Amino acid sequence: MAKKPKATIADVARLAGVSTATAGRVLGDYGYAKAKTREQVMQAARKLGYRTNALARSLITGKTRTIGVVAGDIQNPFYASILRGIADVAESRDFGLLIVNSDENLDKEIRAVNLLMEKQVDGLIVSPCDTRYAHHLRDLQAAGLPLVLLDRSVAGLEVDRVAIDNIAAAERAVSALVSAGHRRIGLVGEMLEDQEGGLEALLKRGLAGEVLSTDTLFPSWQRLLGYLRAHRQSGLEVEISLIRRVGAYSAQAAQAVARELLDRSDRPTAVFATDGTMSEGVMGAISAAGLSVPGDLSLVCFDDLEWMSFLSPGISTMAQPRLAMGEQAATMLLERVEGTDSRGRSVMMRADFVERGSIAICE
Amino acid sequence: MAKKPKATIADVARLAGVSTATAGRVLGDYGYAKAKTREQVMQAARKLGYRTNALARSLITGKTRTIGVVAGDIQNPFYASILRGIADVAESRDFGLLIVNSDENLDKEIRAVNLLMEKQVDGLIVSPCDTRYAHHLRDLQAAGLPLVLLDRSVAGLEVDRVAIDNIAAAERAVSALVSAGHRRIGLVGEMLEDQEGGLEALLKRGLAGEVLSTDTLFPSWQRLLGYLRAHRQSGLEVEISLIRRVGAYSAQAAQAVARELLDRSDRPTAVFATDGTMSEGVMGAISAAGLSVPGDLSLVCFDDLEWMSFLSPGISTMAQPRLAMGEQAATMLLERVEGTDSRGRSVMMRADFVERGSIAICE
DNA sequence: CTGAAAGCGCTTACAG
DNA sequence: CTGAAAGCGCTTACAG
Repeated sequence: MAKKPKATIADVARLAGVSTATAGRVLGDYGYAKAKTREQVMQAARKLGYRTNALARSLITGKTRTIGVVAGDIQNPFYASILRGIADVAESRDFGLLIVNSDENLDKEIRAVNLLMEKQVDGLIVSPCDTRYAHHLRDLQAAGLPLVLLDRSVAGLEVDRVAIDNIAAAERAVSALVSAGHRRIGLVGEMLEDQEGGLEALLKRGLAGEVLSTDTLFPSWQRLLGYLRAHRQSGLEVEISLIRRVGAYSAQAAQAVARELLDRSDRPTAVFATDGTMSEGVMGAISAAGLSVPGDLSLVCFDDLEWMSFLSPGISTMAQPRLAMGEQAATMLLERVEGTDSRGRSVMMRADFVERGSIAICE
Repeated sequence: MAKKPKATIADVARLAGVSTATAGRVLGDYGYAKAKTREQVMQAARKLGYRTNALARSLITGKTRTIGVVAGDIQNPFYASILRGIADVAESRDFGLLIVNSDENLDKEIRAVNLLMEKQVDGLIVSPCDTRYAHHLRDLQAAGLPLVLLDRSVAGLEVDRVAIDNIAAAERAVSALVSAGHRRIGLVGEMLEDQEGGLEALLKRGLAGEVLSTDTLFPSWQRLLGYLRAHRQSGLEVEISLIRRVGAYSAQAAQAVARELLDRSDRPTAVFATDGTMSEGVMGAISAAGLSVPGDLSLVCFDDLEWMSFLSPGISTMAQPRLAMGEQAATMLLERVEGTDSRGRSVMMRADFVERGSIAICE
């Protein structure tokens, strides 16, 4: 691996017998150049194996054509698909993609944003793990760096955002269960951070029909609200002990929690899982308990994962348009990068309920 | 979004009353500085909200502390986990990660490598989609850029590589079926590119026990070889019509192919799926056909996906250490980046067969 | 321990 | 259409 010194514009210029300015113009394809000059330069470049050094160019232009993404966990199908959508748009516009995991940890998120800023990305897409703390994100704004928030929002931060209407989506999903006659519906939710004073407080206020500032609630909390709304809508009473909070983004933890629900002598007739990871946990618990869906238990999930469609019967679920969410976020970001200046836009994507066979009629 | 001009080292130096050289030394933490000077500089930096411009630094040092990865499809759990492993190592060493999808398409792969080179990554990890064409990868070598190959190798390219022993792993997986008494075992495999003159030619030579240059075979072809070996090992005859080639990285395509296998009046008693995507397709076909595992059909998969463990019974599979493969690749790459100079190393990771409940005893 | 100067590889006015 | 010069924001010898 002999480190052959790379050819620079100066080398090409020398060989072509022109100035570096001229060589730069043809190699970078900006400014004019006589056809013949162009040919000479190109030939020299080819001979030397010249390759643009994007670093040097970026230092001058102030643009890197690279965007940064901080996602919770790129291994999670939710993020993986979103990232794919982002990557597709980035690639089509010839942008690079710098990706960092936050593991839903504020410290890591802050470090990630710093790293990306130092590397001078042209803009960031972040799925913030804290709806309150926003110093690092405000720094971005102050630096004039475009930012789009994904899936979640941050209190008092008016920037571009793409998400789905979690409350409505969850209400729709749970309603499917209610319509089928279910009265006792368990919920297994992530609900990591203590929001609005914790589960009890939120429940009390939610049950009272109070209008909550739901925008900065985490998705799983919003989905809980949707669950409550579905109950209220049909005059169904909420049985608080059926609402189970996992407190971690972990299928295993979810499985343990779901297991408790399933082991009860007064087991609910149906369960609603608030996201893909929770769904895996619940499904695991159902399997382990030897229960059958929907014979012994009806199930509705959130987010459409591969296995939900090839199980038989298939699992009914609220499908988020993950790929499209990523594409949308990237498109909005690149618009900003290109200079659009307007107030923060909030794009709500449509989530569709996919009916399969996991809901039994309950008398 | 007023684009506040960023503070530079010169600004900090001016405010601190020192030279830019000195300011640079304390901000970049290289070279000496009196405690007091250091304090002055730090204070000025804080006041100005100074942030290193990694671009400028990299231009001088020739190092970007960024590595590039070109993966087939970041949305595929196989790559997603590997990427997570890479990301973990990168993050722990304070490196950035530039990710591009190739979709197993040579053109896209070449473009991806070019993009990454222009952005001056310190090294690359690539999962090459062609085992023959290697110009773009040789360019890397010529430029002295560290490269590690993932999952696949390229003919005549002696560089670092991490993979598993696909032949042995597949042989082990299929043997589990043979040991249980299965004589007619279907295979559903990706086998995209025509290798070694196509399926028939390879089969003929493989069945004849000929030693093939298997190193540059694609994983699914190697796994086919393992399947053949398991048969030969136990004197079992291979029924060629049971070997089904999908020719695409698509669960849907795999499902169609598997369906044909399952619809036969002389249906095999077991099926071996050669990777995660094929496994999803086969599972889909099984579900759709209303067959039960292992009652109607035994199943062994390759790569351990979430659903394989929470189905009941669970699916027995050959588990690749995806996360560890990514960590290993990144670790090797960073060693090279740090300057280790040795011949290409090939690290074979261990894959473990996970027995669950998808194999029935077959009389 | 600190500073003046040069330079990394480009692009950008400014002349001509 | 082309070139000489300056400069992006840093780091690196080299003196002192």
